[in-house]
Amino acid sequence: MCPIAKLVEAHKRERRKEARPGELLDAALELFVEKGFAATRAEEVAAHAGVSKGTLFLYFPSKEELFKAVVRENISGRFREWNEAFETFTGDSAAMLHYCLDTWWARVGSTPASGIIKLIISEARNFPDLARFYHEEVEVPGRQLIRRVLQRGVDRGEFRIPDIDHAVFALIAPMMFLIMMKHSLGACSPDSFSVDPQSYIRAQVDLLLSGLCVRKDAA
Amino acid sequence: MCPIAKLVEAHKRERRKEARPGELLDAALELFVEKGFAATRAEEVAAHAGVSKGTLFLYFPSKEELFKAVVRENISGRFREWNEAFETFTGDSAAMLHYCLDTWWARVGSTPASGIIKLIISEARNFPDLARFYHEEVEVPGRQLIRRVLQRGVDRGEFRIPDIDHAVFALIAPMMFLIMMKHSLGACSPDSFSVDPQSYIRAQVDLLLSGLCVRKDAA
Amino acid sequence: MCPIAKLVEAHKRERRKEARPGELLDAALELFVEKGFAATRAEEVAAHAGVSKGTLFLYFPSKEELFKAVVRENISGRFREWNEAFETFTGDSAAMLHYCLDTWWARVGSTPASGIIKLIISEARNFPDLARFYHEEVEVPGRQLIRRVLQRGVDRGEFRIPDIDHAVFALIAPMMFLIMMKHSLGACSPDSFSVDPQSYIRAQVDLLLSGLCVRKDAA
Amino acid sequence: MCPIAKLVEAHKRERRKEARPGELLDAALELFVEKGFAATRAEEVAAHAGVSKGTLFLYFPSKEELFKAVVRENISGRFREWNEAFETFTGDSAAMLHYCLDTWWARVGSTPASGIIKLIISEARNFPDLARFYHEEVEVPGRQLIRRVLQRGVDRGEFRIPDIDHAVFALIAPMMFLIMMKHSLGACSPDSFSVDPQSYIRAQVDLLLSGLCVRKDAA
DNA sequence: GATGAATGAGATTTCATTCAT
DNA sequence: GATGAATGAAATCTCATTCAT
Repeated sequence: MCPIAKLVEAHKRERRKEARPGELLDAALELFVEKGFAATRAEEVAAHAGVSKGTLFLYFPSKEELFKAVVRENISGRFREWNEAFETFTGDSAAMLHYCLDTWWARVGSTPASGIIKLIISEARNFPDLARFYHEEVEVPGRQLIRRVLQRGVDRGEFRIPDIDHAVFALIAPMMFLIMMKHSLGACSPDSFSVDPQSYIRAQVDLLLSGLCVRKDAA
Repeated sequence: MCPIAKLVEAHKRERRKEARPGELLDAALELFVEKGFAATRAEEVAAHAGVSKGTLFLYFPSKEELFKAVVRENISGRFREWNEAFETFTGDSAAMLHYCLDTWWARVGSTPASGIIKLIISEARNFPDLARFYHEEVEVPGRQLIRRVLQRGVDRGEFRIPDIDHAVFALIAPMMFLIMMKHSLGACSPDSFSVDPQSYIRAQVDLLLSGLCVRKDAA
Repeated sequence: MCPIAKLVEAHKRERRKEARPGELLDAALELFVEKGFAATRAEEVAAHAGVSKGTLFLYFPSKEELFKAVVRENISGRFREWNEAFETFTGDSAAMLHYCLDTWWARVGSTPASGIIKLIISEARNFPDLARFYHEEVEVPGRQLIRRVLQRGVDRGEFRIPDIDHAVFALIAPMMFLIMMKHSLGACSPDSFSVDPQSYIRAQVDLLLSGLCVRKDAA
Repeated sequence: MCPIAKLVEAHKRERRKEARPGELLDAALELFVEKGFAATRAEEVAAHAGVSKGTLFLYFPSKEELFKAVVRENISGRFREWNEAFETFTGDSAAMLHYCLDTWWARVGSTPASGIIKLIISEARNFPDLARFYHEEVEVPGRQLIRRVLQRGVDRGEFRIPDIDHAVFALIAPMMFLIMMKHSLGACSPDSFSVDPQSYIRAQVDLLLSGLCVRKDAA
């Protein structure tokens, strides 16, 4: 083999080596979300990543550590970036809510990382430290961001909200429901949730903004 | 032991004997919800029910059958009764929504049976036939009931709803979220969800009824 | 089956249950001595005891705990009894030495428990806490007992010993050598050590008592 | 790099290269003695020798072959040389015994090669052919040498020995005991054997020469 | 020659399930 | 019917060995 070919080959191998943990984490996320931690066999994860059992344990010392790495890997601290977006947004607060949830869908909800939510829900009681980690890294900053948007609406005279905490939940709950449908029930009985996610998100926000009750001012 | 005492003992025993399967189902529900199906050991279930491992397999041919029985047992077809309530309800539709969800909380949400929802979410992909069963026995009639209430509101000129399907989800999602908090994340980090469930339900319905946006008619 | 037969059977089973740990410990001692801890498979131990793999782990939580139990079981604190024998012995000290080592052979050296010494020698560095345990429970009291016999001989004007510590080793070393031959080299090449143990012990003690050098007083 | 430096490097490298198998054997001896054959990982041996796992298998086709090489390497046929020393020794036989054992300590006992004895003891039953090899190459000629010294003493009227075979063991046993202490129990609990080896050897020989019993001729 | 990523046979350990009592 | 000792299939994890680089 000529020297250049050797270099290329070496490079390939190195690239594969560096890619391995990521490939394993992707495979593990998919299978853990699908079957749960306990019901997923380590060998299956390896096979999905195209390697042998032994290779998995070359990169992760145990199945449990693999699980923790999956969670850590897929919980990104993107909230700094989103908080910055909050500062610079200039439209009205209704548009801002739509923008927030659309962005969430584009960056999280529609990606495999969304599975992490179903995973955490399913395994929280078995991995309480991961649940706390998720709470601190995702729930707290996520709710804080929504709360700031709602508060902005109130401050600008656009929203009237008796209790902001409950309103935060009113926005989060439909997103969680969407994720559950995507990764759990909806994946089994397709007629259980046959809605386009983006229309769903838009509709949920609109409903919450306008309310169900007829408005005399709308007449 | 005197003959009467013996009779009493025998009677107790018989009552216990007949109660066995129920006790096993209760114990299984609790543990499956807490740890998931795969991570729950059959012996633990038996111990929780106060019987031996062998006894469990006397009543249920396998752990999987036990699981299915747990699901079937806790998915009650209460919808006939609730549909009858619908026919006789006389108040306005907002009150009716509140009534529906309050009743759901009293009869399902606040009972151990609520765990079945978290359980189904977690295990749906491993037990697709159970997911379908749940879909048919719970989701479909449940959504249908909510839809009838909403339609009644529209028909009576109380509600204005662009798309009733989405509105149904807007009512269900907060209830699902409540259950998830109760049985998963909230059970780990208590500050994750420290709201009184009944206030939460009331607030969610009110929010959805009135919407977030200020109403000129409120003046 | 008639009730009495039932009782007998039940009794048998119970006896077997109580006998299990002992049978497993015996099998484990034999195999650990023969092949070492690491090279002995847990399943082999179980098979030697006439049970299945699973049964072993019913009685010992891990292979390592089995090993520790083997050592503890076979290190008997018989030294109290032997110290009492020391108090009541009336013969001369040469006879007393013979008596001590003969007794040791009858009670330990010739029994399977002697294997524990080879086992400890082989595994000490992998199980330092067991080595310490052996040191405290066997070496220290064993040497102390020998030392008392030698000191008695000196006090009674029978022995002349420049350094008692070294003399203690001079008695212990041939016994250790005997054990090593029995359980290791001698078990492989039979012509490596084809001596009758009891003659060997007697000869070693006599040699040490009389010394090799010619004695003018013997003339 | 200048051409001379290159040459030096190349030379060093070559020396290293040729030294590899020896370094591996040294590392292997140390680790096998410390932890036993089965509990020593091939990678550890390689790491101790400063090479990679792959390199070990470049020089030795398997871990087992490495083990055999370790044993063969450390069982030197020094007995021809020692037998020659026997022919030329002119002092009395007591001095000759001291000389023999001192020499053994200097050439074997105090060197890493002494570990081979503990290793053979521990692994004999797993590698019977090695045990036989050790028996033929070390035990037989070693005992033969000791026997010749003792016989010389008897022939010269210096020693009176009822059974020379037993007397041979009486000299070997304390040396084996010393080695066991050095490599096993003494390495764990240091207070188990806190004697200077050379004093120990001298004392053991002296004890055996003079015996424990008081001698009237000493007056 | 040297490396170390990858492999997979084999070991330990768990646990659903059986069945003699 | 009830028990729990026993089983062995299946899972996790280790590590000697290979081989592409």
